[in-house]
Amino acid sequence: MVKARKDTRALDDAPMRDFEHSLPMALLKAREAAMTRFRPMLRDHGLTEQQWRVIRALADSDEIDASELARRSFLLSPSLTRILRNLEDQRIVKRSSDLNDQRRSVFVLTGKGERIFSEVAPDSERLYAEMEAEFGLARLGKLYDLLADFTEALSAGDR
Amino acid sequence: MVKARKDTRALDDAPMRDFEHSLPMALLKAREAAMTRFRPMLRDHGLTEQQWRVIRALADSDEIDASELARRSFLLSPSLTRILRNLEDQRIVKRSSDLNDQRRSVFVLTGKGERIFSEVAPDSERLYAEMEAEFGLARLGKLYDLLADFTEALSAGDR
DNA sequence: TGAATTCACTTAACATGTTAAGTATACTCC
DNA sequence: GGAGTATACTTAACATGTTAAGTGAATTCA
Repeated sequence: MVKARKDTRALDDAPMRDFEHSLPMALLKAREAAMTRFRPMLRDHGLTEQQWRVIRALADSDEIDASELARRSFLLSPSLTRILRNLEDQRIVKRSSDLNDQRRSVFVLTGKGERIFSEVAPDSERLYAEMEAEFGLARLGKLYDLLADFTEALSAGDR
Repeated sequence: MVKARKDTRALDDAPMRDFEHSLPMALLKAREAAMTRFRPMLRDHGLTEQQWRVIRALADSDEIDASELARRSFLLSPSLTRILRNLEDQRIVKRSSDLNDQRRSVFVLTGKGERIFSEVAPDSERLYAEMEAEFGLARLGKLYDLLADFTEALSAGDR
């Protein structure tokens, strides 16, 4: 009853796209390997990965609207809406509305938000530095360049 | 009222970790660039990305248990539980229990599941081929190798 | 052999991802 | 200056991600 399935490829034939070895999967696994280190640290500070992305973006700019925040933190607006509501409830960010355009909301870190940022940033830097040390700065640079090229190449048509 | 924030870095100083340019972010963006092409195709077939990962894993093996399925599709078990319940409801997979170990459930694709696989696989291959063509097989190979090395390097301690 | 532990899931709770639709404000152009 | 359109979110609905706790079946080992 064991049907011979579609494994028509030779074993070392097309390793790139062989079953569970697709590029999206490889990207996912690499990201997960990195985040496995970051998530526990962030959780110790009571933050999710995405909340931290938002806080980091806010820390780098005074007064930023939701659209720009979404772009910089690479979050979709529906997710960002929920995250900002949550961060507002926790008094980590403050919302006000743009007086020149009532459609826009602009956000800043509160004192509490800035305090959190300054507590988490060093831990984050430390983990990045460890990653660099373990993988090697040179290879990391190559990886970083290739990823940027790849993203650029695939996004070319979308504009 | 514009406070000068912590933008103490020179503009071209440390491009690797400058704000929104962290490696996890770069990995996320690269993956998103790829998935932006795959998701609409999968949606046309009524599947999510994760459902397709499960179906693909099942298509490559007869009788696989949930743990192995989770490993191959790179899903956490709580997610997999829900996805399998959904695919069962749609009669795309069939569950039976392992008679040698009552804790285990084993899964196979139904006829409908195999039909779906054979419909989606060519579209999937086509999109992969397009990606290869646009980015270049050589660079893609390098990227793939670097990702595997990176994942391996960062996972080394977890065993 | 039976109490303690491990294993293979499953449930629960909350956060985010993804798509589509809704709402209010701003803009455009006749 | 008002209909039509575009913009900036927000809501809704469903699927998945993430962690912790729960459940029942195997395993271990005193």
